[in-house]
Amino acid sequence: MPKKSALPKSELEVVRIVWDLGEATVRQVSEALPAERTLDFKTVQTYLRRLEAKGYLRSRQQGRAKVYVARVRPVQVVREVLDQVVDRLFGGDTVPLFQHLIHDRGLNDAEIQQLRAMLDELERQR
Amino acid sequence: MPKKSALPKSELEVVRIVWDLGEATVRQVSEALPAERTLDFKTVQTYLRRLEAKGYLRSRQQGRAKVYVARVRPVQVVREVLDQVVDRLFGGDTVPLFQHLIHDRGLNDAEIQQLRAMLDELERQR
DNA sequence: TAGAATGGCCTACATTTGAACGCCACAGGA
DNA sequence: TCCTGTGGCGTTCAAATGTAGGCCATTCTA
Repeated sequence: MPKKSALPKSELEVVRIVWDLGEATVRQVSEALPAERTLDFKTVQTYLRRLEAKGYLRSRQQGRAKVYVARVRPVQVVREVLDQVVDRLFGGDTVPLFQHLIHDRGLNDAEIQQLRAMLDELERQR
Repeated sequence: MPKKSALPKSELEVVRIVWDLGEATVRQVSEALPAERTLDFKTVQTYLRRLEAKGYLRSRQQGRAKVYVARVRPVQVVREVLDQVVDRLFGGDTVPLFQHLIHDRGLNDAEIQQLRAMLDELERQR
C-alpha cells in the first residue's frame, strides 16, 4: 500500500472504467474500453495489478476472477493529476488554465451558463 | 522535425523557461530554474537537446554557445497537454474539469472576477 | 471427459523519462 | 603560454510505462 505519484495515462484510462462500473473484473474492463482503444486482456490485467500495487484499487476474489474496486476517491486522483499539470504548465496558477480552456477550446452557450452558475454558487457560499 | 507526443514534465519545465526568456542558452535556463528545482547543467543541456529533436525548439550558434528559441507556440503545446489530460481524466468533456477546478481548488474573489470577465467577453463576441 | 477458454501470477522487453558523465575543443585570465 | 572553466556532443543508466507472453490451474462445453 505504498502511496504514489500521479498516474500515467494508460492506467488512468483503466481506473476510470473501474470508477464508472463501480467494480469490475479484468474482462469487464477490457470490454468496456472504447472501441478505438484496444488493449490485450493481459495488458489490462497488468494495469489493474499495478493500480492495486500503487494503492488506487483493491480487489477481492470472486469465484475464479478478481473483482477490482476503487480504493481512493476519484476526486483525489483527479486532483493529483491536475496539480501536476497546473504546476508544469502554468507554474501553479489556475487562471491561465481557465484562460486557455476558454479561449482555445471554446465553450458553447450551455457551457457558459453552467460555468456562470458554478461561480454564482461559489459566491453565494462566501 | 517530427511532431510528437505531449511533453513530459521535466521538459515542460525547461521549455517554459525558454518561452519566458524569449531565447536562452543552456546556462541561462539553468540559472532561471526556480531555487527548489536544481538540475545539473548537463541535464538541462540534455533536455534542451531533446526538445530540439522533438521539434519544439530551434537553436542557433552564437559564439561558443547555442541559443535556443521556441519553434512552436506555447499555446499549441499547452493545448496538446491539456487535450491529453481532459481526455484521460474526463473523456474529453471540459465542464467536469471546470467543476473540479472550481470546487476542489477553490478560487479567490479576484479570480472569480477575472473568470466572469472572460465569460462576459466571450459572450460579447457572439 | 478431453480439449478450448479463461484467469492468475510472473516475467519480459522495448521505449521514454529523469538525470547525469566523459572527453574534447576553445577562450580568457594568470 | 598554460591552466581552468564552459559548452557541445555522444553515452550511459536506472526507473517508469506501454504492451504483452508463458505457464499453470480451473471451468465450460461439445
